Amino acid sequence: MLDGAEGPRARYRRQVLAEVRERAWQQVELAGASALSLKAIATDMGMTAPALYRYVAGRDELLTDLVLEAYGDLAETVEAAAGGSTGADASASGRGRGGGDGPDAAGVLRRAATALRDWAVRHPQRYLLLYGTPVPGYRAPAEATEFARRIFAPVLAAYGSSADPAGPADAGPALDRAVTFWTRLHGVLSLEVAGQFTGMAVDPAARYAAELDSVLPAD
Amino acid sequence: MLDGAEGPRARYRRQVLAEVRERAWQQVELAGASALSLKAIATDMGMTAPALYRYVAGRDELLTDLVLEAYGDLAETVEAAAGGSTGADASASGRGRGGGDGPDAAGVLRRAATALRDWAVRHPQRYLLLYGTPVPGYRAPAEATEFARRIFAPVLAAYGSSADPAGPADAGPALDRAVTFWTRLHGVLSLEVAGQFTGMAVDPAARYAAELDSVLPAD
DNA sequence: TGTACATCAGTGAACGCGCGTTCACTGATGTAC
DNA sequence: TGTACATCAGTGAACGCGCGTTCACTGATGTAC
Repeated sequence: MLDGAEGPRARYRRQVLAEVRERAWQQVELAGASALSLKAIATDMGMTAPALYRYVAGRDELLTDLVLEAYGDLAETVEAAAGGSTGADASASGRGRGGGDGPDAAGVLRRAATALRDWAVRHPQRYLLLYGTPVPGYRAPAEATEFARRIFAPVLAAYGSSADPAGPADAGPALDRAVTFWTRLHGVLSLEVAGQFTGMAVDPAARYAAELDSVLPAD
Repeated sequence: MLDGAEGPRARYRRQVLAEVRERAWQQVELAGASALSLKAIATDMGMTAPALYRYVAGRDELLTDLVLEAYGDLAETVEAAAGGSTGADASASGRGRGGGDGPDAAGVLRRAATALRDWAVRHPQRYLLLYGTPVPGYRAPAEATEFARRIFAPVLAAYGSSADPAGPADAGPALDRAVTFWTRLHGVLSLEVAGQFTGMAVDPAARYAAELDSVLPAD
């Protein structure tokens, strides 16, 4: 077989692996990370459990894959929203791509925040997988930190800092403002996603919008 | 045996039940609610698992007890902080007990917030049990809602409303401000407790204090 | 004060469940000559 | 074009784990006469 071409076996492998991941996501979306079960996935697919080991090294490795996939997906979503266009045309207000400090900082932050909430509401358990109660006994891989940084970067940049959030404590007020952006939005979003507003006369979307406004730089 | 007196058997029952709850809390504190195991508790106590059914109706009932106990504990803590004294003497700034709207509203909120964080940091998993990712497959009992309301009440009152948070949507800006109090503090606290600030140059206590300030009424 | 009885904490065996993971093996599929 | 071979997806049995929960039973403890 030649180099670039993909044989039928490889294509089949890809398809089955994709279905494994898809079913894994279904389980996580339905009942959280702790519900992830190789046996259940295999049964769903009409296979026996050992067969999955052709595609996956083990349960923890699969969970790690999901976590990294979720991080990557959210990172792309936020980056696209922050750097890209919100409507039909790019660079809606002067500076489009790059998202540095400047006249469009508020726009960048607004688009990032909107994208974040849309993503979280669409996949609540996926959001909780990244930012909710840690799964007991499971340690996220080191790469996760990189992704988390990547998601955070556009926000930090919009507040006028290119500093590394892991840097010294005097990283400046930009870090503080970026963290506040994060904690305020997460405060509303996590309680909404966890269903804590149920039975209260609270409109989560409105609360989220208000918190976003509170954290945008003055024009 | 006379009415009011407690026989030796009853005293023994009380002690064993207390130890069961204590070990149950140890498990939850160590690895979260999903780690709660009757068999493990029994083993820890040098008993067999079936013996526990003398004291507990089942695993879910025990978890419910823990949830209600946590709610009750937090409610008392917040109420005491809001209505009581912070230091040696009560009524530090004019109006003490009662915590209604007025000159001491900021003090009430400050004390409530401080008590909340102290409680959460001291028992992280207990906090996550109430406000973190819901335990899949477990439904909190109806009484939990009552407790949640009770915890929220002093904050709502401090913002000048005695309205029921479950009331109509036009419950007024007091509810909005009280919810903002809650979401902003929870945003910092939940990320701190979940370890999300690890590796970042962020001081959770300082962030919490800043968010608290942002939400206090102007003097 | 002593004896008969009732109460009830705790045991041990068992049931059925689901899990992750290993291993030797079967049999279909693709590949090379 | 046809045959021999290698690859490899998937099976079935098994291991060991932990869980919640039931049930008949033992034996110590407290109670009533």
